Amino acid sequence: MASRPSAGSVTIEDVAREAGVSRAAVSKVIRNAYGVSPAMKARVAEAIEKLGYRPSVSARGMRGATFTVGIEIPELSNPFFPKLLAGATAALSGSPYQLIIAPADPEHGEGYRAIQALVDRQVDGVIAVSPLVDPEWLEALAANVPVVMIGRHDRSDKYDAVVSDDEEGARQVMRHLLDLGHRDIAHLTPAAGFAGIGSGAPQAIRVDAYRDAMQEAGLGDRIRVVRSPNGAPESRRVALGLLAEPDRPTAVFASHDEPALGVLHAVADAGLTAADVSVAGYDDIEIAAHPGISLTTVDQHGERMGRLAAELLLERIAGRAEPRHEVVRPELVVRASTRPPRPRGGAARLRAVGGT
Amino acid sequence: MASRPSAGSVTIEDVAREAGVSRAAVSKVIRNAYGVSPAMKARVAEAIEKLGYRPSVSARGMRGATFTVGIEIPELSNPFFPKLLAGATAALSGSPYQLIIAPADPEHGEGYRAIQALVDRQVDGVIAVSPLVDPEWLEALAANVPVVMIGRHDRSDKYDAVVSDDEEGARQVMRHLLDLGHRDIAHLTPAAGFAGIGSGAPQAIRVDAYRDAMQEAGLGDRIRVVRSPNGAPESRRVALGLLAEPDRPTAVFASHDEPALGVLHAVADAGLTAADVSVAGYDDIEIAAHPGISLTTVDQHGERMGRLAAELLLERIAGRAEPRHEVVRPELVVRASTRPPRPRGGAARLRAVGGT
DNA sequence: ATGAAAGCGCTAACAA
DNA sequence: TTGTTAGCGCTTTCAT
Repeated sequence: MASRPSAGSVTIEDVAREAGVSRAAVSKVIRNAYGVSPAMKARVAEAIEKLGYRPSVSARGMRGATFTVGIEIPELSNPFFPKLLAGATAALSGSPYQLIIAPADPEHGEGYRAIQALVDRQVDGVIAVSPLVDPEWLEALAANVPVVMIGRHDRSDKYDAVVSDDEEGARQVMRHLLDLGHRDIAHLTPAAGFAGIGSGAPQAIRVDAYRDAMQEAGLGDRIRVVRSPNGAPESRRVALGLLAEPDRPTAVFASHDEPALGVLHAVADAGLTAADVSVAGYDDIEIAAHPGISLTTVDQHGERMGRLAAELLLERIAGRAEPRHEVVRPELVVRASTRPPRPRGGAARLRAVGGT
Repeated sequence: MASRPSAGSVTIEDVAREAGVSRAAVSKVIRNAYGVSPAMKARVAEAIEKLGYRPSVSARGMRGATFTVGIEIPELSNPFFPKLLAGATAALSGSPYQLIIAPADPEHGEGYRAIQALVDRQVDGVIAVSPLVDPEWLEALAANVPVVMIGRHDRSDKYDAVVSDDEEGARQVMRHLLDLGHRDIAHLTPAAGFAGIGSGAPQAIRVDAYRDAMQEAGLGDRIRVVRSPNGAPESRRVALGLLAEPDRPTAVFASHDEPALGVLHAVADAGLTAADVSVAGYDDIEIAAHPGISLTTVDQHGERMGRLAAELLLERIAGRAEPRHEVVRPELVVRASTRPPRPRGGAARLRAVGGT
């Protein structure tokens, strides 16, 4: 690949001298700006190649663009977010823009720091996945740099948004469970203090859809919203408690796949199977399709969302002024983790029947 | 959190004016450099707060440090890498350094571009996970910026390394399988052209350890190294072919957990179970412990490796000159995916007995 | 302990 | 089409 790494040693000045032209000329060539003769272009290109010149992004940032777009991500350990990144990376692949990722430090909630860090580094645009940062803060931010938010249901005419129809997705899950015949359906969602919880956040929308669906099915008195810290182990523990209750639910709808895995684990811990308790998740992470897991879930099309976000950002950087708000339609994926509830009868819990 | 986002509008000049001091004074305060009276420090701090000043990283980068460390990662979709990131993030959490991640664009193999992008952005140090980039290129790089490589077995006195003892890890797996009584053990490893393959890379070391272990066990004639493109689906396909062979192996040792999941999938596809074919992986990603998967694997202590890498980098940035090469000891984790082979006998394959 | 001034590498007017 | 020049916001000697 590149003959050898450059670390700022050779400057535009050196290239200019080597090629016998002015610095401005070199500058124009590297940005392929208007008004350079093919001849000069060639000579400069040759000098650049020969010297292994790389423009300093810092210096560029002081005047113009850095050709960098930043994306802030809450947690990489949840496989849904890498999907977003894959999409964004793909969309940027042809462009002159380099993607850098700033992980939101879990110690310092909700991404403010990470987003600010990106802006401090003069990125030309920001993609962020922070459902709870203050809208006013975001608008102030977006006044200075193009911003695309992923997963926010609020509308702004300052920043763009790419969002999944979470109401629709959650309703698809509920319809599926109700159609199977379930009546005791619990919903597992993040505890307060976790990203995703808070009005307007995807998880909150899903909770509402769950409640509404239960209500509309005449099951208002069976609504059961269980809160758990994020992470599969935590959800497993909480689910274990839920399953130990005398009137345990016949189905659990988890707000996303990670906790759903925890619930599946708890089901196994309790010596139960999918025939006893159905489990549904949300996101369709890769492992959900594995026969050992086989989790019914909702495909959010994370990769498409990431790609779309990057595309919108490039448009903004290119000058678009009108805000855009793109809604991606989610899709239910039915697998073996959801089954009809056991037929009526008392001691059904005593015998667990295995099988995929 | 931060009252409102700043986007370069207020400069060090503004702060100096507000506080009635020189720019140099402000500069000293924000770096808490030597020679500032508490009085001035307080006044400046107040002005910074009032104006919401944020130093421009670009401008800083032109003279001194950017307080940014960059990490290059080959693929975020493999859950092992987020472990590394979690460790690095934790180690940096208290420091003034911000972590930015540059994903290696799969289109442009082996991370050269991503690493260069980081250097172009004047990061104060680089952590990279590219087993195959040319050592000379790296040494040239390391001459200009502190570098810590993860997973490289070669030694350099220019850059540091954090590496797992892959030979030992692979040997632990082989010892386990041999102890169980397996003799027909195949090894699944990345096809040429994939990161990880190439001399000195972790995967290559594991292949060698596999061969040696077979040889030493007197099973040299049963050595079977199968190559597959990366990714669970690809490995599943390849494994399906392997399992269809008349003399299919009784155990498959996959070079890491992702392909191991693919093999498990193939085992299920073929209507077989862990009693028919044992499967072992490498990395101990979180899902491996799930009862639906229950994969025997090797814990590389990825989080510790990430933390260590960040610590070494900070030391380098602080001035250490002597190279360091840290080896982390891996640990076998035995789960239900590995069992003793079926007792001798012909039509053993006809009946599949289920289990945990 | 504090400030003045030079300059890092680049881009963007403006002149030629 | 090409070159000249003036900064961008900061850090860093070097005086004071």
